[in-house]
Amino acid sequence: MPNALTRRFEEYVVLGDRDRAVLARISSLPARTISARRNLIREGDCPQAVYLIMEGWACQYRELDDGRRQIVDFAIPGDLCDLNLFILDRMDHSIGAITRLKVVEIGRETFHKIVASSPAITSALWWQELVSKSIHREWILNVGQRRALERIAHLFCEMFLRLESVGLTEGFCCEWPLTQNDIADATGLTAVHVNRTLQQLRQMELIDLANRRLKIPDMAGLQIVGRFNADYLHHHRNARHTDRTRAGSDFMPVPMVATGEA
Amino acid sequence: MPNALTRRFEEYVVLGDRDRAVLARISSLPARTISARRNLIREGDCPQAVYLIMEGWACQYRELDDGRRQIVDFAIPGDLCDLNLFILDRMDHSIGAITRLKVVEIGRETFHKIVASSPAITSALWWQELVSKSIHREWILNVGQRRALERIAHLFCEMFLRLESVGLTEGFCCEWPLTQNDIADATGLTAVHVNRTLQQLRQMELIDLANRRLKIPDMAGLQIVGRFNADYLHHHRNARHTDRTRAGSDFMPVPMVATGEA
DNA sequence: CGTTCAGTTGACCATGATCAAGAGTGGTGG
DNA sequence: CCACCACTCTTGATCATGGTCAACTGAACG
Repeated sequence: MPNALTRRFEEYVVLGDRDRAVLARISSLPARTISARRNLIREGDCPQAVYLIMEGWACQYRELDDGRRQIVDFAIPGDLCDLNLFILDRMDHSIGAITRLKVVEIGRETFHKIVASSPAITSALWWQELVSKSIHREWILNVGQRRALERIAHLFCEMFLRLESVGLTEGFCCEWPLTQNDIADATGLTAVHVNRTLQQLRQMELIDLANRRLKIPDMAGLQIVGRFNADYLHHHRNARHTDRTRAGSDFMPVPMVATGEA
Repeated sequence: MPNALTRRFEEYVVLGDRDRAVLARISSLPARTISARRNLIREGDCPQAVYLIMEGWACQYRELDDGRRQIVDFAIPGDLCDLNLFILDRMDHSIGAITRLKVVEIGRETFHKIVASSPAITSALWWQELVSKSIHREWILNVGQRRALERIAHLFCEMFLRLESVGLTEGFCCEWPLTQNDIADATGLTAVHVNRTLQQLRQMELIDLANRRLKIPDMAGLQIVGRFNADYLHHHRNARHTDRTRAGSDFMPVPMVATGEA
């Protein structure tokens, strides 16, 4: 089985043998272990390396001074934690370990060398960057417009598909290391309400969640409830054949004036 | 006065004369006019060009099939609308004109030429990409954790500073083309509640909003109410001298186990 | 001059928050 | 090995923020 990083990148670009060799080399660098619930890096730090997740789940989060905390994304094996070091001076968010983590740290020079040596990998990096941005947008939509049941169902759908794309599912089962508190922080709800909503999802027989394992007995149903549409994940290597082009700009949906003009 | 694009990029990188010439050339390309409340491009379309906003406000938004709509970011002069064309096949969000817009369309070839010819500009593009991602994270935090009054105050602070950085403010005044409906869609509230919250902000003498113009009589107060901290905007050319480095990873704030391990 | 849209107001309602308490579970140290 | 502690999950009661529905005003524009 190819490593997660390679799998992930092949979702986006066509790799040559040399590219694959480079990725394999990176993946076999000595990994650092971080124990569960510790921080990898905190907002305000000056990052010295890009982190590549090899094993475990991490979360990116932001917080307000009064303690309110919002998880803005999760990172799973094959994910590269922000390229901030590459450009920005300071971390604008924190990264914490949900489970025990194995990460490879890629320093600035190594990073530059890789980018210089492989256009395919550079392209995949851009791609990953844009996809994770698209995921951010979906989260804004999730937290801004969906109600509790939808939000949580949506989160299950997203994480399941992301895990699947790096080979971390069996059938409709996967690890689920998030506590109800983590889910609350990711969805902008309280833990109490997450608890009640999970019970509802269980009773609807859309999920089967216990002992840090998730099973989805009815993926189609869960996607409907979560109003989930996977397009934003851009897992396109599996769906590339659907290449219909739509007509150009028409009107905005809600408030509009019909005073057309080119 | 330099054009908005140059101003914006100089916030991020040091430009040479040649870079500035390139940016000036781009900015003087024939602009396309789009009337207010029309779409520039819609989710699902295959983008043919990157849009550079020259004049006016645009919004990026996503929507659910039942009509709920979430604005995920605004674009003002100097902003470059997603580099999706560069990498991704399909738009995962729509872009609509709030006001009448002037945009320059930059085609794939032109784009590649620029990137190949100027490392500084390429770097600025990466930078812009990462900053707008950081803004997305802030919006997730905004919608997920802040309450109505805070959310709206925060939006005013953010947009004011962004406008300031491209020279579109005078003192503490600026154009404010957003309707209460737009604010509602951006903050995940209803227009009715936005209305009442605006009245509250007015009564607190934190804003003075009428006739599509915003005046902020008490910026410090507004920032406190909105729990606003500008770091995430990475407008660092003006604040670069605060280069303290903080100690490495410590514990995660909320749920944590003290079973440290390197 | 009428239509349309932004803004405003009031009455009522519901989703989800808050507060509090208790049960189950796993890891750690005595 | 067991006792304790901390955390996660669960449940109930009550509350509040913000949503919904509806009607009306005023301004802009054709």
